[in-house]
Amino acid sequence: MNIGIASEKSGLPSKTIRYYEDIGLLRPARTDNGYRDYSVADIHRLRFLQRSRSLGFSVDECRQLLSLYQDKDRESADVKSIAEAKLVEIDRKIAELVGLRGLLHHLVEHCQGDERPDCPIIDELAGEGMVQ
Amino acid sequence: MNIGIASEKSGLPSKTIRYYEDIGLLRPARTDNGYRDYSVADIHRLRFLQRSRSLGFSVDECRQLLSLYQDKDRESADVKSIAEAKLVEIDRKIAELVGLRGLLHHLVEHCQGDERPDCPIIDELAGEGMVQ
DNA sequence: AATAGACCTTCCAGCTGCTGGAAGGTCAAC
DNA sequence: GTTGACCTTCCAGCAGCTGGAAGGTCTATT
Repeated sequence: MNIGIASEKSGLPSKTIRYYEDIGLLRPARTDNGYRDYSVADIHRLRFLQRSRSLGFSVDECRQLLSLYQDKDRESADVKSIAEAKLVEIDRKIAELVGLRGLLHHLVEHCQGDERPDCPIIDELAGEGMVQ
Repeated sequence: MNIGIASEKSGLPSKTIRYYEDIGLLRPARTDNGYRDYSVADIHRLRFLQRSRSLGFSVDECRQLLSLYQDKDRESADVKSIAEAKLVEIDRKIAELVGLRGLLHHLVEHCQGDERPDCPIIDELAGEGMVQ
């Protein structure tokens, strides 16, 4: 299978697929003319990568997950701990964004949003007592 | 004021301050020996940048906000619309992360996390019917 | 057989927002 | 005069791609 087909089947752009090869995530065969030749197993790996990336795993975490995926003797505890760490991280990010949202929302609420130059958003960004 | 003091007063690392100058966010004076020389107004600009960056504005948005900050004839509507766009973006990010969290949480819940190789997380990442 | 256009290859550069480090100049204190 | 803390510039690298140039290959049509 050429890279174009692999791209269609995996949902990853060709550029990304080549990049994943560059960084050693997979090693497709080559045909005589030098074209990459993807097997069905390769496509599975690519789809696996696509899914785990879209679930927010870093490329390095994907590398670990992929090797666990290919390891028939893996322990599910290994996979679970990676996923749990990711969960904690996602929770942290959500909390941070919610805090940010509250602040920004407060500012927006207090700004008239008209043609006058007074703006509590700018005042807040500038810090107390600062009018420049 | 030397860059070290400016760093202390603004809460930004010296490296970052120099970077902000590189990309044209501010232009401090120079003393005879070539050292950067920050005025009180420069410090205000730096603090302004520090706050708006930590509120999640991109550097380019900060550039706009900073020029509004320095423009005494600005209309608060201009500032408000930038902040509102950011709010929408933050909401979108939160929703995405919450969705992700739900998926991942579901997977973690269903994984035994023991020494056996069966792992619903891997199965899900691999896609339906895929055992390698 | 020639040619068009759709594919493939490699390589290099750039995006965001810094951060680290090397190599060297300057300044204040002892 | 020497130490050590500061400052300067420049170059490289992080993640995770993405775009583009320059060129090879394949397939279909003329």
